[in-house]
Amino acid sequence: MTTEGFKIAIDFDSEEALYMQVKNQIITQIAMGRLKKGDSLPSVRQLAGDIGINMHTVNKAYSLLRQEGYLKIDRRSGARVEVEYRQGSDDKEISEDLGLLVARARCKGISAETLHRLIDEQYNKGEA
Amino acid sequence: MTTEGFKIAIDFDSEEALYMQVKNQIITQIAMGRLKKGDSLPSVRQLAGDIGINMHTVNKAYSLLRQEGYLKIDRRSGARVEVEYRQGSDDKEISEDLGLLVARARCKGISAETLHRLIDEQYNKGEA
DNA sequence: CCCGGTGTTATACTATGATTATAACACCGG
DNA sequence: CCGGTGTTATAATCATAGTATAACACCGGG
Repeated sequence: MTTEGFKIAIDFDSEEALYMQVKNQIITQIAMGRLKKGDSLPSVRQLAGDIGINMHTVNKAYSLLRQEGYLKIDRRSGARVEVEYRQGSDDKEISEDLGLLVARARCKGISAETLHRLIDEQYNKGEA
Repeated sequence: MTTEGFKIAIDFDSEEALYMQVKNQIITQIAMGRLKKGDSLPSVRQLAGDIGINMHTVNKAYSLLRQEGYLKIDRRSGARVEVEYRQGSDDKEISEDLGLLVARARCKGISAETLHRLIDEQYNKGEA
């Protein structure tokens, strides 16, 4: 069990889907270096029990994370962090999402420099 | 009619909701300067007819855009671009979305400099 | 060799959101 | 008054999200 301090905080009042909250928080923890390559995640049943949601909801998050290259899932040993840098897998979608985000920022009068600063702050968080 | 070259391209195969596609494309056009403050948008019925979707779907997009400060809607004259720079309205949500986007980028090995470049390119597009 | 814990799959049910359809309403310029 | 605004109401359909229950294939360990 390399997952000691593993925590997922679910907001049941959020509009965001539960499986999306799980998925996004795992991605965030990988980016922060709090989850590293090879670390094993709790089983779908255990994590579901911990946070009080259904097994299938967690399984949906895990499956999507595997499909997008964040996890490697073995039928017996469970799920482990993989993070393979396969080019063009998510890059196009990231660019599209960034395009819309920049548009929203421009409409709200947020400068490019402000976005640069916000990004750099994120990159300095939890340097692995 | 200040809306001559107004175009909305809908992808019916996309997973993104139709009203979201309409909403996001209008935001993008405002950011690009192709829609400026005071420009009037087509009526909900006309735009719906043009792109072949229901009136209520367009109305949902317009209502959300008004609610978020992008449009000013008058019952008789229709919808006009507003873009009021009210602080903190969407800023918090933009920061949150940017946080997740940066996390995804880090996991995929995209550097902060690359994101800076992508942002600057967006800001240089359609300089109003 | 079976037990228990993996992920996986199937089915079904409920709830919510998205889309369409039809209709009616209040407002007001021409 | 007519026609064009946005707005509201109601309902029907469809897809997705979440839960519940169950069963399956796999395999390490007692």
